[in-house]
Amino acid sequence: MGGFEVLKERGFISQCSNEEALKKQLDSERTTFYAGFDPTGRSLHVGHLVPLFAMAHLQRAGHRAIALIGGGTARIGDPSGKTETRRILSLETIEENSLRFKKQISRFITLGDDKGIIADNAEWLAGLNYIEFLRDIGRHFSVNRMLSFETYKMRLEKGLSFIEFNYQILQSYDFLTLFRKYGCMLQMGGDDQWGNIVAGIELIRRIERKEVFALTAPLITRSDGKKMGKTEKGALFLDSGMVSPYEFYQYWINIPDKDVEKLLMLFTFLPEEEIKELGSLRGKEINRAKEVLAFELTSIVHGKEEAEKIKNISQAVFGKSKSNELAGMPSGEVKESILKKGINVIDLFAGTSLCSSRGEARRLVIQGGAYINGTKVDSVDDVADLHSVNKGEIMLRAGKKRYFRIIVK
RNA sequence: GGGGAGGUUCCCGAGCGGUCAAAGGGGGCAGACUGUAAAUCUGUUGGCGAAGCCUUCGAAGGUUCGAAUCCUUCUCUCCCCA
Repeated sequence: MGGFEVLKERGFISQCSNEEALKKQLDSERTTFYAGFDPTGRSLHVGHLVPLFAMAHLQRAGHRAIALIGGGTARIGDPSGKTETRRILSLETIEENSLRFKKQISRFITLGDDKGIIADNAEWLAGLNYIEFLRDIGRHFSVNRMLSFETYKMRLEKGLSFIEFNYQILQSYDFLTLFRKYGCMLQMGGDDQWGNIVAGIELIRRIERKEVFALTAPLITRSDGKKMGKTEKGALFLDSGMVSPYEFYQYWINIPDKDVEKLLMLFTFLPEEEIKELGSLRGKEINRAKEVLAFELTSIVHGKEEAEKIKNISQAVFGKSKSNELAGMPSGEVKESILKKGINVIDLFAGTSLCSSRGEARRLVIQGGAYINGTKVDSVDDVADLHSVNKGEIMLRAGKKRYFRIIVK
C-alpha cells in the first residue's frame, strides 16, 4: 500500500484536494482510482503518458486502477484549456478510437477485475434521460459557481456552447457513477482537469456524503519552451503506424539536457537513485541518460524487442557502433530498373518522407544538407544509379539526423 | 429575429485596385558552432520548372484591362440587443 510518496517524489503531483486524508487513505487500504481518456484522436500521445504512468505507479503500490474511456463525453467535447470548440466526431470514429485506446492503455496498466479495469462512460451517459438527469444531478450544480471557474471564464470571451458547458457535469457524474459502481475514491488528471474533478468531489459529497479525492499532475513542459511531445508533423503518438518507433525513440534522444532527469522520473520505472545518477551526468555524457530514457520508454510503448532494435540502429547510424541492423528505420523501395537508367537526386529525395516536394528537395541540396551514403550531394543535377547501391540499399540523409533507407528491388 | 465585428499562406498577424506568392513575428527546414542537447548567428520557408508558368487570401458569382483589396449572394465565428 501507499504510493502517494512515490508520485510526489517523481513529480506527478501538482494539486491535491486533501493531501493528508488521501495519503491516509492510500496507506491504509486498497483504493480504487481512475483517470479519464477521451477518444477524440486515433491514438494516445505523449500528453497521456503522465496519467498513465501515475496510474501504473499506484497500481504497483497495490491499488485498483480504472481507465475510463470517454466514449460518451467524446461526443461533446471538453472545453477545458481549449480555446476552440472541438468538432463533433461521428460515433463510428469514437468507437474505433476507443478500441485503439484500450489496447494502448493495456500496455501501462495491468487488467483484471481486482487490479485494473477499463470502463467506458458511454455505458451510462449514452442512454441518459434528460429530465431525470436534471432532477437528480443537475440540481446540484450552480451556474454562478461554474461560471467562476477559470476554464469557463476564458471561454466566455471566445464563446462557449451550452453543450460544452455541461462537460463538467457529465464528468462529475462519471466520478459519481464509478464511486457507486466500483467504490472509486480518487480521480487523477492533468491540471486542466482540476475544476472538473473538484466538481465531481462536491457532487459525491452532496449525494453520497462521502469524501473522495482529486489529484492533478502538472503540465509537463520542456525547458526550451517547445511543447512536450510536439514534432514538426504534430503530436508524438504512441501508435506505431502514426509515429514509427524509430521516430519515437529519436524524440527522446533529442530532448533538452535539463529535462532528462525529470522525464526519467515521470516516464520510466527506474529507481530514483539511478535516475539521479543519470541526471547528474554532464556534457556529452548526458546522452547516455537520454539513451536510457528513450530505450526504457520505447520498450514500454513498443515492446522491448523493438526498442533493442532501434537502439542498435541509432548507434549504428550515429556512429558509435558497427552494427548493420537497420530494420525499423524509415524506408522505402525503388526498382532496380529505375536505378539502371539513373534517377535525379531531386526526384530521389522528393520521393521519400525526407522531403515533401521537389522544391523542398531542391532546397535541401542547394543548402548542402542532402547526403547519399554519407556523401554530400553537391549539385541538383546529380544522378543516382546502380553505383550508389550498397548491399542492396541506398542510405539517404537530410540534414544531420534524418535518415531514410532505400531498398532496391 | 435586429445591429455590429470578422474569416489572409503551418500558426499569429499586416495588407493604398495593379510593383502581392502577399510585410512582420512564431514555428519548420538547412548551414556554422556542438554532444543526435540548448543558446547564438546565417540562409530558407506554396507548386512545377527555374526566363517563366500554375494554384492560393471562407464559398460562389459580378464590376474592372487588372482584385486578397470594390459590389452581390451564401457560409462560418465572435460581440451587443431581443
